[in-house]
Amino acid sequence: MCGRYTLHSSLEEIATEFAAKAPKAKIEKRYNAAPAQKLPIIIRQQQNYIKLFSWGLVPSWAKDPAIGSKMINARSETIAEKPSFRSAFRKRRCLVPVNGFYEWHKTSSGKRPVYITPTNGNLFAFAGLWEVCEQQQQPIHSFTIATTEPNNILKDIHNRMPVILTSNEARNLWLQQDAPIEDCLKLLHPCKDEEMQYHYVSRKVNATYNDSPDLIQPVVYDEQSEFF
DNA sequence: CCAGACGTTGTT
DNA sequence: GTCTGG
DNA sequence: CCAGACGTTGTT
DNA sequence: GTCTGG
Repeated sequence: MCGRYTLHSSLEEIATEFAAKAPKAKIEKRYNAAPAQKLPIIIRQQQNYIKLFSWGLVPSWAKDPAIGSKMINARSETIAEKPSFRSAFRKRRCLVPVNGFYEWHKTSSGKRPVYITPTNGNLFAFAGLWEVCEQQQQPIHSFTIATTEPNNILKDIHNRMPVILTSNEARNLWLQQDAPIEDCLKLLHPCKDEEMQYHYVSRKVNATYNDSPDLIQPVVYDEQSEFF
């Protein structure tokens, strides 16, 4: 699964990486981006744009926006059929730029947060979907992140991971509105082992009010440390 | 026909 | 909006 | 994902 | 336990 990530690259760096037009609004460096927050994503409408949408997809028919808190991830195995996702999967795919993401490794001495980053130091692009819900006073623009089975790097840590599109070909196809659905489905697989690395980090990341660079610093866990 | 759901992960 | 269940 | 709330009436 | 909020 994927429920937290970082994005500390500047808007300019993101715009360059994805050949996208940046919004006027500024963005802060994020070391603990969480669901329900407005975060930058890449969508294509004539050209690529960076937009600030809420994490947690609110379907167009939703009467209660709280449903978005249950829609932070979309299983790639069923993404084309589920009522909440299928229309977005057909017409509203997006990329979610991240510098790294967190997973929680369940051990006998509690859950330990792990931070996963690209081996090449560039940005990861998660495969996502976006939606707009007009049922409310104000339209709600939101997104979700596709998940898949873990690769060999992560399989001992967690049983799901986000779909990461590493090649420009894959990213372009995913953003292309009229791309054949079968081709899009083929992109929904774990990325290669050699494309990611990880280390353990402090449990400070658990609380969303912590959001600082020290959250991604490596931490060594052993049995001793569990008593403090 | 109308009413009600529409999700994921992980744990049992 | 669209599908399933009753 | 984790943290924190989970309720009503009436009064300030 | 389960839902909401971040």
